[in-house]
Amino acid sequence: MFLNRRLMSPELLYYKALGKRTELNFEEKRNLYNIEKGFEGECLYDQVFDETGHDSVYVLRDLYLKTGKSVTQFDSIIISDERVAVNEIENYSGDYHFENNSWFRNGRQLKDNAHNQLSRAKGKIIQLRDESKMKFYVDGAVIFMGDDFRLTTESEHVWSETVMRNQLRNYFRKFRDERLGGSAKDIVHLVKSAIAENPYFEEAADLGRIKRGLYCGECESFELIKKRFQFKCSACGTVESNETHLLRTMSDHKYLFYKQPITKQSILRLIDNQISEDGVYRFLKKHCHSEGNGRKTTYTFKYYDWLETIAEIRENQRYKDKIQ
DNA sequence: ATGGTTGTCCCATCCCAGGA
DNA sequence: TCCTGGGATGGGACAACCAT
Repeated sequence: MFLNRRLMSPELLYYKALGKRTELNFEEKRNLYNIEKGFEGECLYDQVFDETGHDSVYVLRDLYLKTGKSVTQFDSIIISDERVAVNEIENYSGDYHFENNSWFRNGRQLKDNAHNQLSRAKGKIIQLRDESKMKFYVDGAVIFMGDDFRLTTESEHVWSETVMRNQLRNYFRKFRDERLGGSAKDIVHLVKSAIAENPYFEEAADLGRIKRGLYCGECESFELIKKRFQFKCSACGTVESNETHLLRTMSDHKYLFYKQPITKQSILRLIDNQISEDGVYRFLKKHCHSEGNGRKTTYTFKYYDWLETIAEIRENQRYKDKIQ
């Protein structure tokens, strides 16, 4: 059973939002590509797990866990009564080789590798277990999702903790005999009690660099024709309500300026005053939690991102979106 | 045609920052 | 410390106009 959703990371949402408002530089494009590819690998992993079935285990995905003073990322944790399996999911392509304790990609030695991350992650779970005096076995595997990925090594140890794309179904099927009882629930509680926020994300966009204003949700054009309650895209004809535009703006703002609070003024700046102050104020009240009073009022977006919300809201919006 | 939501305008009040 | 200006808040009234 999947116990939580897999969401796009703040980094991915940041680069996506940034890319709509400015031309990404080389490094940003590379980051976006890598993060997006990693996310696709994780989604494919979920899909295969769904197809194979996961009724006999609890699965927690995409977590940061705090043990002692360090925070570690986990792609997937599979929990049953007597066992916790940590999965490190990679979507590499190309030729990887392991020899003499070193990893090589296309002949070049790598500074870091997934199997090290896996043993760190396993170590953290073992630490949690020992501190809580619970009893369960911890193992794990690096899952390589790429079709175009080849691994060569003579290390039995590496192979024992490696699952290739074409072995994944078999790997998942081995969990079918696991049991879910009280102790599995206890382990889930233990893991959940260690959940921490993503500590690595510190990016903030440069307001001078990004294009301000509203853009079409379909074709991303900034050429919009203002109607009374909606905007019509002059490029593709899509109509979106002010509310939809503002939801997208709040979501963009959240990730573009992750550590900075939302204010009415900062939203007005980001949308270049294309929607009235009153309107912005109303929708901020509706879709954000507000904190503070007077000039100090700040808002935090109620939802993870706007896509999460818009699916529900679109049905009941007074002024409907019409996607071309 | 109708109902309901939003834009716009107005007004009173609250809050904060900066100056006297 | 107090005063004052300006932004933020929030309520009301009315018009506009989209969706049904």
